[in-house]
Amino acid sequence: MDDSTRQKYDSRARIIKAMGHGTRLFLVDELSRGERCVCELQELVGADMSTVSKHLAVLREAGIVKDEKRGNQVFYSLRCPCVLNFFACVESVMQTSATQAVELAR
Amino acid sequence: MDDSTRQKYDSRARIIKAMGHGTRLFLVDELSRGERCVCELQELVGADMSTVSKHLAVLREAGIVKDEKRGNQVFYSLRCPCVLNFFACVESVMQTSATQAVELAR
DNA sequence: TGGCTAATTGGCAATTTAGCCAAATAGATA
DNA sequence: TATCTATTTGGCTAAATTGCCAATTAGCCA
Repeated sequence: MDDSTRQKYDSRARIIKAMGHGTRLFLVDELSRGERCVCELQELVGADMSTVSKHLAVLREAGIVKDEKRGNQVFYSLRCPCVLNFFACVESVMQTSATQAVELAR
Repeated sequence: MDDSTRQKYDSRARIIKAMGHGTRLFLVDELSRGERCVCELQELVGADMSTVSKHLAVLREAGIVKDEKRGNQVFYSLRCPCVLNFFACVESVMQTSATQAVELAR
């Protein structure tokens, strides 16, 4: 694999990787229902504010969410709702695995 | 976030995370064109055979690919072709980022 | 059996990531 | 201005990931 090909796949993987964490996946799911400020998300996640902020930064740097400061709050929202398609596919992968497990058990 | 919710998102994230690596994304893309044996993939990737084998194991454990031994070769193929939908979404995220960058520059 | 090829596994060092606390920044408001 | 709230950043440690080499496993064939 040459350098430019590697770079192409690495940059795409970076975006997917940003979703590859339980907390960040939860954040994306929550944001699919509308914009939320960091303090709301922190409440829902139940981790340190700084931890949530850093997860949001990862999603922002990947281009998945955008932030907007209003007053002294920062509101996050999905910039590319197509990421929600990931959920359906993931369910289907899990379904396939579960089905296969049952078949193997027979 | 309670334990079972966390578990739900973690298990889903694990599948996405498996795709979140340049080499593994390349492998998935290549397998979308049909089954390949490890040695073919190793040739294409250009890394150590053991490295490629481990990446394939990550994809297999996530339920994204399946393996089939024939003779002394192991053939891998996509178990859930829906993962290819990821590519279109990733392109769209990159497109949005690029467009925004151009707008900001103006 | 012995040797060959294909693939996986074990083990290691280097790098990256995650999550917490403390400190800094920024807007609102008294 | 002083203070309060919301958020980000810096710094640290623990844990996970990556990729290579070496060793092992497994099938094929002479």
